[in-house]
Amino acid sequence: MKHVTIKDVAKKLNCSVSTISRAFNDKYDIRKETRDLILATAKEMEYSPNPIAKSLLKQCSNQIGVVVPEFINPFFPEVIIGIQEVFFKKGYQVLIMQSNESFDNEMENVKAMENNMVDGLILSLSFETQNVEYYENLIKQGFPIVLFNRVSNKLNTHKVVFDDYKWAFFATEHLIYQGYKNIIHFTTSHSLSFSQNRIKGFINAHKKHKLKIDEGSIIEAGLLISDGEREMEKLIALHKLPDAIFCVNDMCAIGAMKMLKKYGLKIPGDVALVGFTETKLAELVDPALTSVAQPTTEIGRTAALLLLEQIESKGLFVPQTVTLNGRLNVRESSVKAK
Amino acid sequence: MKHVTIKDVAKKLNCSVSTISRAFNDKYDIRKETRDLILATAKEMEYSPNPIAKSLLKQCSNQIGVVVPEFINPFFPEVIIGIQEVFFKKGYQVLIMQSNESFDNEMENVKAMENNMVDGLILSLSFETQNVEYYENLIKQGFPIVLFNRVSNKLNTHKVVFDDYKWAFFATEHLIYQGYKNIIHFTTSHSLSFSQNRIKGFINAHKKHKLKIDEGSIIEAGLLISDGEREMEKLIALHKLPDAIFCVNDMCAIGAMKMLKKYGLKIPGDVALVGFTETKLAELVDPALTSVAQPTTEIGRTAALLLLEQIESKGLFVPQTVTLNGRLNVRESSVKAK
DNA sequence: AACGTTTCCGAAAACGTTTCCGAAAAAATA
DNA sequence: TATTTTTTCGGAAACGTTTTCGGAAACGTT
Repeated sequence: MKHVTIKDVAKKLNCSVSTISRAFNDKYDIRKETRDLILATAKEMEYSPNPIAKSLLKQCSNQIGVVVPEFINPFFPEVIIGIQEVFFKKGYQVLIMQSNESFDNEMENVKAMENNMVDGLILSLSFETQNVEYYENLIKQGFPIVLFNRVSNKLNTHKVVFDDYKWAFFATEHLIYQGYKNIIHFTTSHSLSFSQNRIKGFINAHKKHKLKIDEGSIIEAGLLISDGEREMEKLIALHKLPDAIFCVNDMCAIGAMKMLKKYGLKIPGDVALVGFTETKLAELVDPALTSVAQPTTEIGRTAALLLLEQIESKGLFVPQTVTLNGRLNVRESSVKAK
Repeated sequence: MKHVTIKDVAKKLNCSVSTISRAFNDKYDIRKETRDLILATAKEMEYSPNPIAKSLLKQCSNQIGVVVPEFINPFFPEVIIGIQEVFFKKGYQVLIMQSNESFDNEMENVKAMENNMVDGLILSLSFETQNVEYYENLIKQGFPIVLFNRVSNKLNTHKVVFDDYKWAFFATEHLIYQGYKNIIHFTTSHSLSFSQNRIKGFINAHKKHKLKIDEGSIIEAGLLISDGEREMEKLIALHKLPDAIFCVNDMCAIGAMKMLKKYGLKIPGDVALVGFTETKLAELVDPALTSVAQPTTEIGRTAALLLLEQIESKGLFVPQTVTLNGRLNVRESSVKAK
């Protein structure tokens, strides 16, 4: 339990603590032999410098904080793997917390991180977060923050995002190319920026191909399986079946799928489906779901690299928004039978 | 960026730092009015005590560390939610790291946590971990550690486990009750304690019902979808189809399911399937998969409470192994048609 | 008025580092 | 040899807290 400290090593070697410190920090003003001797005996004594003391003195911790809204879905864990990969190599530790989609929790987490003197923060905003004043202040004070996925355009800092517009456009166009005419979109709360962008992509793909959309074509469903089920069931009850549905995410699409199956409707024969933000589920459900894959781990790596750059540049940096590419994985659920 | 410290508050109020400290730590030897005044102005100045300095002095950090093998599968994230729930309330912070199923990473992580003066550790051993000497020492020195899920019986400390034997027995018995006679088991590496226990359950259920097992009945597949696919395809090629398969986990079962479908075989008509360690996937695949659910979040909560107890008891505790209950969720994949 | 108690607060040490400053010893230069 | 420069190291301050110790003031008791 008792840790061996720098003083113990100094006493053992009959020298001052500053010399030990010099040996460990590879300073120029120490003789090679002294350094080697110190390092050897320190190793033998199982001494390692106490990072807490170092943090206190240096006013930074070699830790970076990550706050995500949840990690039940595989998306955020995969991003975190990318983040850790980068920081692990650089000798940073990664502190992870989840806000559980609550603004209050998010603030608590961020403040805890701050108190812990993390050197920077990687953040994905919760569902509830509207008020970003606190982050604005942090950024203004020069605190390094990188946002990803759930960002706010009020915040002027590095961001890693996905081109939701473009890929929603492609996904919709894919359905159009397959020959579907009557396509609808299950979206989620309009307050989320990504849902606005996906809607825009959906609409513009229609415009490009001179297909018209009526007001019933965009339905606010939600992100959960139950949301997809509910809205699908409504449509079935109303006998207003579309040819195809572009869903805001895989969960929603899978909900729709379950309901279609329940009523004996064929996919894609009666209704074709496309998801978004692909998860493992996409290729496991039957029929396999066409979906847009995001480069999750890559997102993490990119965010980490941007944060590192920001930390090392000591305030002098130009906020940058990196948009990563995705991929439309076409599977059975959307391919029209000949 | 510049943090306001206890000294700033003291200067502002023309009193000593010790008085400020007393106010914040609710000491008895301070006048109520002084305390209130201090707390008020501190709040106004946005002062909050620096936890790093506190850690250095107190030789503990109010942080606890969690090291898990992975968090791609939803299992560990769900456990972590339970852990965080408990510690958040107690004012602890939870540091999470993942070993990526590597022994070396695991050691690195644990040492980083230790250096960071975490007050305790919740640990699930990696696949590779055989040598637990380091942990033995830590425990011997009185360092609080709770193991869960992937435990080692060489380590004498609190553990939270699942009764793999019992639930493997029940799962197998369920298949027997359904009338399947020729049942096989897809298992994984025998080095993992849980796989041994599940095998034992599988065998004993057969013994109880006086069904015999031949040596080909237990097949070392693995934990991944690809493992299930591979072994299933082998069986199909050899025309050695069983009535039913009890799989070591859902992923493996889903792999088998995919292969069966590919060859046009009916589930459960031709081959029935049962999984284990239920994930969301179980009810989403078609047909829905019968599986044994573990109380993931409950596991986390329990581990957290045990660790808290151990931390607070300052060394005086009796290592305890808590076995949590599960639940067999019967779904289409195993129910024999009449 | 003299004494003992209690209440409240300040000074200083401690936690384990790093770094600045200065000094001694060694080496280089005159 | 005398002086300057370089090399190598020790002392001490600093980071922001908590806590022990002691002391001053206020109060109560004879």
